Amino acid sequence: MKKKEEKELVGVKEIARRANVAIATVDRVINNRKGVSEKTKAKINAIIEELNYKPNILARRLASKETLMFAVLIPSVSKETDYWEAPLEGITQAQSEIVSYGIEIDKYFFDQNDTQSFLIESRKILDKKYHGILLAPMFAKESAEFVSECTRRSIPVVFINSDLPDTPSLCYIGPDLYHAGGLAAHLCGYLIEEEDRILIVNISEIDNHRHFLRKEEGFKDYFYESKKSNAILKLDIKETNYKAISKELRKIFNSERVNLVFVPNSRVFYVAKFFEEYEIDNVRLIGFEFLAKNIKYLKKGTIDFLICQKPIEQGYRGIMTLYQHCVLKNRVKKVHYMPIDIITKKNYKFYSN
Amino acid sequence: MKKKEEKELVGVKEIARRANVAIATVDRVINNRKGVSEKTKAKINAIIEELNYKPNILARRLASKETLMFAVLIPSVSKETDYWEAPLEGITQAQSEIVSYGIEIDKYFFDQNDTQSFLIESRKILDKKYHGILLAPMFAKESAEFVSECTRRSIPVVFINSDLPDTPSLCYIGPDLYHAGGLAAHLCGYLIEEEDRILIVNISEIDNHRHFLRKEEGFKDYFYESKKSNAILKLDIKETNYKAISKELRKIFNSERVNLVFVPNSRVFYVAKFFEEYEIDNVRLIGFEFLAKNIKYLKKGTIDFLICQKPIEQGYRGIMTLYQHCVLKNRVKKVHYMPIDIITKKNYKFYSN
DNA sequence: CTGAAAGCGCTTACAG
DNA sequence: CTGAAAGCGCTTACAG
Repeated sequence: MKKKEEKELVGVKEIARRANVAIATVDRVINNRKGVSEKTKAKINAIIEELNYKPNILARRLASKETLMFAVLIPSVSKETDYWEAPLEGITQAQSEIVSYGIEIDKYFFDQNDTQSFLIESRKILDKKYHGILLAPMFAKESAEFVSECTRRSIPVVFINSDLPDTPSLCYIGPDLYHAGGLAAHLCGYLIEEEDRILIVNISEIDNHRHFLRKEEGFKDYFYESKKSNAILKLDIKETNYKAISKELRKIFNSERVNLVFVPNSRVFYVAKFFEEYEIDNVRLIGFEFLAKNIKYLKKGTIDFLICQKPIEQGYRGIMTLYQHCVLKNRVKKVHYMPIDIITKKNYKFYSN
Repeated sequence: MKKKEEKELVGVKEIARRANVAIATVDRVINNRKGVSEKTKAKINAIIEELNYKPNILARRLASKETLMFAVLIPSVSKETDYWEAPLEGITQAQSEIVSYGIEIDKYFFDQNDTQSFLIESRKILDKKYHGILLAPMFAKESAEFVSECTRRSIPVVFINSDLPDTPSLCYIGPDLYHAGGLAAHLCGYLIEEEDRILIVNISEIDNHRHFLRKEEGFKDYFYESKKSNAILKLDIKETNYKAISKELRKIFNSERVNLVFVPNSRVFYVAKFFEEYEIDNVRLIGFEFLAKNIKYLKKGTIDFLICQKPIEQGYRGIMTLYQHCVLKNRVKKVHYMPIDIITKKNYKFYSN
């Protein structure tokens, strides 16, 4: 049970004593506040350097009267997919951990199928003064505009789930879509034979979503690079109700021989449902995301593999990165790719998003 | 930029005011220190309840002069396997995060093949006064004795990597070995055919290590439960140098047809090396742990799957759990199983231990 | 440009 | 059994 007194005490007090100035002046230098002559500033900085002084975050947050405000702007959870529940959970978790450090978080939600809703919410955010923003930049153009306005106001923005590489964000936290597709392709190697045929089923109301296209690219490139000759068909379904999906699937399954279906997003459960209804049990199935609807079919063996990229952690880390940057003033990594996890019927119980 | 003043202030001060006592008395009640009459205690507790008061951890650690001391007792990193580097990394990471909260960590290491070294180190720990201990209870009997002595002294002990279910620890953080074995078996289903034969290779100087036996059990039970009829052979190699291992493998590969090898620990790279040397490329290989030596063969395709259970996180969480318990006084989960991750040549780059 | 003093929400001697 | 006061390492007005 050591006592603190034994330690060498290096705080603002000691710095002030050595520099022969008041504590307030030291504080001004440490926090880059103006109103200090170059001369005293240099003197103090030298001492800070020499002492290898690190501010005590506890004391700082305790003494500071300022509450830091973060805004979160992500898609709302829809009936159709509850994917965004997971990042939200991570965000809420992070929130509870840092609330006592004087940080508050406001959450804003937009409709994934409605650009307008994004614009409305993003304007609300700009109307308030936030110290940091966590954003899912689904709509590329609108997000870029929003971010450049934030940048003008020096508000750091963290991207999760998908990236806009050319937009000046603080960082990106999320999947490497290309390699996720590549992994799916690699797993196919274990599921099918040389002559077998693959069907990519893209179920999405939004046309040619970057998200899915990039995965598809990684998927196809893997086959190309590993010189596999399996036929790869593609089916685009622009609706997200089971009836319509089932109809389209029926059509293609009646006319084509298919041995494996790859669904590059979370709607793989629709295909599983179709397989079950039509008693198709000799076709392998790979998809994305750890959702209850998907796990149900994974358990039964209808879905072979789910690929998942820690959606909860994306939300959690997103907030924590803002905290690192704004509060602790730490440098943060520009890109943080999530692991690409493989979920099967035998390990899903232990999976932590 | 809200100000704190806007918030309702509920601290020791307000409680003291309402209870009409001094702050010190409130402090005594909050921290269960003695020297308070039942009457005032009840009164203060009622107010705490009513206000739903949560102590401010920042202020507590800042004001407290006491440094909390944790001890870590894990195997040393040997040339033969660098597995324990990973948990150690997690421990060091956690350490750096909580050092400014007035917590110090001392690390002790024992030799996995030497019970005596464990006894020596554990005695050193008992000679000092620690507030919490992180332990890898490899040696069941000796660990149990050590833990019961700790329990007598009310020192909480957290287990990582392997559990002693009947020993009174604060909690266990690590793999569910049985299900890890089951997952390996499940993956086999994708790698081999009905007639194919499986060889379990156990490489370990220690006899019948609980660790490996439990995985083997999960592995075999899966085959039994899923009514697969593949032959399962077993080879025990009690040495950990390549020459001896290679000799044993050669012997069995000369006399038996084997289509898949399962190594229930991290020494799978020895088998991979053997395959490479003897140009065996039609035998599938599954093993454990994300080690450089293993990844090398995963990349080349010699190893098909590695199963990994977040060793870094085990160390990190172990320390953080002690922190949660000792500093934040939070309840901790009795058992925290790690996810069972599947690593392939296509996702290892993104894996985070 | 600089300083003295109060205060953040706790804990810790010390006094009674 | 209880209280008044100092202090943890910072920040924040306010005064000069």
